[in-house]
This record gives sequence, structure tokens and C-alpha cells, in this order.
Amino acid sequence: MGKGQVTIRDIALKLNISISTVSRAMRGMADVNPETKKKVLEMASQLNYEPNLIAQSLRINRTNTIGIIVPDVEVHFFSSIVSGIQEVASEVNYNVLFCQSNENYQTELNNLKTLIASRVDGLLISLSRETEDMEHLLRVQRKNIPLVLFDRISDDIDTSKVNVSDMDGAFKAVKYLVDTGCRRIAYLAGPKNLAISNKRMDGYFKALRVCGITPDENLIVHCNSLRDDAGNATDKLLALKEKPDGIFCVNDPVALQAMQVVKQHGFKIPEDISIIGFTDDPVSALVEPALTTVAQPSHEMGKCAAKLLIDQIKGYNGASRTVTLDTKLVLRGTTRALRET
Amino acid sequence: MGKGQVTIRDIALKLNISISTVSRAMRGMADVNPETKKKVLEMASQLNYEPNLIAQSLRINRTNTIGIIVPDVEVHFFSSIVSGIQEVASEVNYNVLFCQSNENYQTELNNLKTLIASRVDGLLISLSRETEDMEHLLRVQRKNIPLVLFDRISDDIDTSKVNVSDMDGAFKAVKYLVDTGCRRIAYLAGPKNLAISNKRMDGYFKALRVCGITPDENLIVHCNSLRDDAGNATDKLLALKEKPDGIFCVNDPVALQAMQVVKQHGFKIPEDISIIGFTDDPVSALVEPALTTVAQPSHEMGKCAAKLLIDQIKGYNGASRTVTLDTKLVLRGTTRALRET
DNA sequence: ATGAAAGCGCTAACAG
DNA sequence: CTGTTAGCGCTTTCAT
Repeated sequence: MGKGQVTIRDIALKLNISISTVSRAMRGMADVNPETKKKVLEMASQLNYEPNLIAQSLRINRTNTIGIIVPDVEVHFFSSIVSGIQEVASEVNYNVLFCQSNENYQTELNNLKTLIASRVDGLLISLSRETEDMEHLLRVQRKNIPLVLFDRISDDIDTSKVNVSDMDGAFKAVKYLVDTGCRRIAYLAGPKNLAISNKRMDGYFKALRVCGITPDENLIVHCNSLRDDAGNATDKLLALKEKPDGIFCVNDPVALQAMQVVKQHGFKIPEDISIIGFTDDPVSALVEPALTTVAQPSHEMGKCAAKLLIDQIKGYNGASRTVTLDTKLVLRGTTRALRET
Repeated sequence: MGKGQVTIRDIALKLNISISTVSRAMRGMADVNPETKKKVLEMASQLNYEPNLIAQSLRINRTNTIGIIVPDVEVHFFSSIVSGIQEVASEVNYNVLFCQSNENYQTELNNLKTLIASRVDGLLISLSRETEDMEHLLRVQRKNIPLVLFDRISDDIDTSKVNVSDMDGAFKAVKYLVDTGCRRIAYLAGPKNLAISNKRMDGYFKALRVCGITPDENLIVHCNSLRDDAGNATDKLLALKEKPDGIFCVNDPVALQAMQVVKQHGFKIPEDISIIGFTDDPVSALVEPALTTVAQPSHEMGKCAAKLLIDQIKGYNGASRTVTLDTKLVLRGTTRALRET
């Protein structure tokens, strides 16, 4: 904490005035002689004074700090969200206490504990892959700490949330596959308990239904992880007697791995097998062929979540609300062109 | 801050003992009756007590929090470092206050100000691209706040630092280009004042010298940004009457853009023009051809920087020291194979 | 083994 | 316009 930092007391002593006057002057309150104020400010900068936010927080019962927990910052989608959060937070003079659950429930619990102990004014959380129980979040609410969930949200808790229209995004993707001639469309899903994966599956089914295609259970394969393991899943698909001619993937990393495997097996993308991802990682535009994907406005999601939270902290809109941002199907090289009609 | 949180006073009242006893029990100090301790702990969990770290920090003059400033978390290299930092910090029960300078000097200054005001126990900083003056960091040192710089470091300040052997990495890369037959090797550099870019240039020159190749000023082109602008720079190179047959790039994003432009111009990679990047972003293994690059142990850098800082905070090794981690040349498809001898 | 009291740096009545 | 005082929740002597 840097020993021997300057305090308002030091300033008061030097100027032979009371600490309350210094405090008032520092905060630019009215009712303080312009002369005095000037002297205080000068002395402060001369002594290299920096206000002690810790002391202030204790006194005013507010830390001007928000806590955030993401599963994994190394994933671009999340770092982009973090960046958006940080942007909004710094605009309104809030600090960001950063934690990472590593997709681990116990770690999420620990993170939450220290964040609460640090008396953050509010929490921004994207649930870990393992998290199923909401008890820890309910406890947060019981302590009256504002909470906003984003991306990895849950229906089992009533709080503000930010997500994208997963179902609609998936629907657009699968519909496009059908429209470009695919008939046996697979879904490379995430873990079975992951809400976003399931919602995207809903969109997948809906598109098939609308297009009059009978779903085939064999064409749905789950990956245990969002980053690895997609290779095996793809292998399974390609081992089918009736192979897929299109693959919709739960996210871009999975799609990228699927692409590799599909190519290794000698299939042409998109002619033999079309592929669509979800997220639009920066990578996706650079691979070859470039990945068609459902783009999520990640930075925007971060900003939106942060705004929601800060509004809540400042006491506006008490009711919790869910903001659903739109996705956009970005057409690239892993899908065929639409036929002219 | 969540009104009405439980305090040790509440526990003391309920148990009809003094708050000091509660405090002692909570911290598991000796000299406290096992019975009493048990009662305190039970009551604490029953009341859902969470220690107030703010109050504790004020009292013990230590926040158990480290501040970190990176130029841009959306860059994988930095998010990976942040992840490493967070990992080490949480192991030793430190919190991480996260800031982003957006490559902007003024923002870096503001970040520093709030971090100091928040009384972080130490600082982990990677300088913004614009930062040339070290006065703000010297001020940090005058306040006795431990400071460790990483990646974007400066020679103008005496403090602990973590970096990679930029010069050696560049040397290995350029030497490899020569060894595989390149003779007109270009350097796609970063901004002129960026230390890492210049150190990599030193390695570039050294390799040419060792290999007996005369440097050509025209083959060195600077990009203003580390993310955009590399396209134009590459255009310049390809407009030369004597075109390069190899391009060493200051980092992977630049290399990726260079690849695109080179391909657009109809050149074959690596046959006509070989390319090597620096960093080894996850993307680089996925593009086609996959990018040969100088890998930096980013996660390791974060862990190393955090350890250095925490050691310093805890009062070990007062002397500042620089840890230089090794890079590794990862051979992929944008370079030719070595000829058998 | 426990309690009483002081104080970390600051803000916020209250009084003048 | 300014000073005095109390107190945020906690740790830490100093007594007992």
C-alpha cells in the first residue's frame, strides 16, 4: 500500500486549517473560500497527495468498484466483453476487480467470495461451464448486491441479463445451410448442460422443422469442451454411413477444429460439406476458406452489461431486465452461395 | 457495497463476547478458547458473515490487491498474460484491479492515478505505444509502490522487468530465412519508438550481418499500428523494383495481414516469398499456410511478472531484476524447409 | 483467554 | 465559511 502516503491531515497541518476544510476543498464542495481552496489544491499537488479510496469507501459505504467473473479471458469473445465493461466503467469512474473461473464451479465460488469481501458495488458474471446451482448468486442478491449476468446466463435466477438471440442466430444459420442445398445438417453441440448450446439447438431444430427436414439424432454430437474435443466429435460425424453435408457448430473454435478434420478426411469445404460457426472470432475471417459464422456483438455486450449494472447501482430501474442483442449471419467461404431464383 | 452487511460486531453481540475476541477467532489466532472459536465460526456462517476487506485494508495498511495496466486485452498475447497474472495472484490470495490504456498515454496516466488512489500493493504495467516519458512511473517508485514492467518495457527506468529475448528471437527467425534461401529479407516493423520493435530490428540486422548480407534501407517499413496499417506497408514492399523474397514481421497480426496482401498480389507463400511472425497467436496455426513464427510464452510471462511483484511486495529481494524468457522458432508453412546438407 | 480502547483516512452532521 | 466530533469495520496494543 506504499507506506507514508500523504493524507489530508498532512495538508491541514501545513496550512494550519482543519481536515474537514481540506476534505471539502478537495471534493470541490461549495461553501469553501476560493482562496482556501486554491491553497489546499496547491499544497495537495505539491505534496503529491492522492486521495485514499479505501478510507473513503469505508466511510461512504461504497467502493466505486465492480467485480467481474469470466470463465476464461484468453477466449477472444470474453476479452472483448471485458474490454467493453472496462470502457464503460472507466467512463463513470468505476474500478474493475477482475476474476476468472477457469470454467470451474469451485473457483467461481471463491471468486465470488473475495469479490463480496472486497465490497464491490455490483457484480458482472458469466457462469462457468460447470455451474448448475444458483444458490451462490441468490446469496448475492440477499445481500442486496446488484448483479448482471451475461452470455452464460441461467433461467433459474431472476436478475438482469445480457445475451444474444441464440435461437434466432442458430435458426438463421441452419436455414441458410438448407437454402444453399444442404439436407443432412449436423449440430456440433457444446456440453449438455450449457444453456447457450441448448438454445442454439432449439434454433437448429426450428429451422429443420420450418424447412420440412426430419431431424436425425445421429447428427447431433456433443463436445465436452468448448475448445478441445471437437476433433473427435467431428470424426464421429464423418464415420456415419450417411454423412452430413452441412455442419452447424456451437461456436467458432469448434467450427475451426471441425474444418481441420473435414479437410483431413479429404472433403471439400463448402462443396462436400458446408460449415457455420457462432461468435465471429477474429480468427474466423483469416482461415481458409474463411468461416461463415453467426456474429455476436461481444464488445457491445460488455458495454451493455456494464451500463445495466451501473444503472442498477445508482438506483435507477429496480426491476431486472434482460437485454437480448441481435446476431448477424456473416457469409464467407465455408458455405455455398445462394442459388439465384 | 450492499447495505446492512454483517460485521464482527453483530457476531460479538449475539454471542455476548467482545469484538476483539471475534476478530481473533475469525483469523484463527492462537490464544483463543477452542470452544469460543467454534461458536464464533458457527455464528459467522449462520449469519452469512463476510469479512470487510476494505476495513481490514485501512487498518493494516495493505489491500492485498495488485493493479495491472495493459494496452489492449483484446489482443490474445495480453489476455494470456492477464490470465497468468490472475492465476498467480489468486493462488496467494491477491485481488487484481484491471485497467486498459488503449495504447493511449493519457489513459495510462489516469489508470495509474486511480490504481494509486485505490492503494494497490503493487503494479504490473505494459506500457502504451505512446508512452515515452517515465515520469509517472518514477512517481510510483517515489511512493514506494512495487512496480514490475512486462513486454512493453523501457530502459529509462530502473525496476523489475519481464520480457523475452526479442533480439535473439528475431535473429533466429531471420537466420532461418537466410538458411532456407532468402536473400532479400524485409522487416515489417512497428512504430519507430516502440522498444520491442527496435530490439527485433537489432536481431534482424545482426542476422543479416552474420550471414554476410548487406542491409537495404528500402526493405524496412514501419507500421503505425500493431493491428492495422500493415496492408499498406506490405504494398510498399511489393511495389519495390527489387522485391523481397522473405518478410520478417514484428508480430503475428502484422504477418497475417502481410500474408493476405502477398497472396492477393499473386505471390506464392513460401515459394516466392517466405514470411515469419512473432508471438504465436492461436490464429497463426490455423491460417493457410500456417504461419511460421517466434513463439513467446505469454502465459508464463504473466505468471513470472506476478511472482516477481509479489515477492517484492512481501519484501524479498529488494533489488530490481529483469527476467528474460526464451522464445522458440515454430516452423510451419510460410517458410520453406531447410535443405539437407 | 478475553476485554477496553485507540486509530487507520476519510466524510458528514452539527455548531458556530 | 470553518472547526469539532463521531464513526465506517477492523486490528492491535495494553490490561486483566
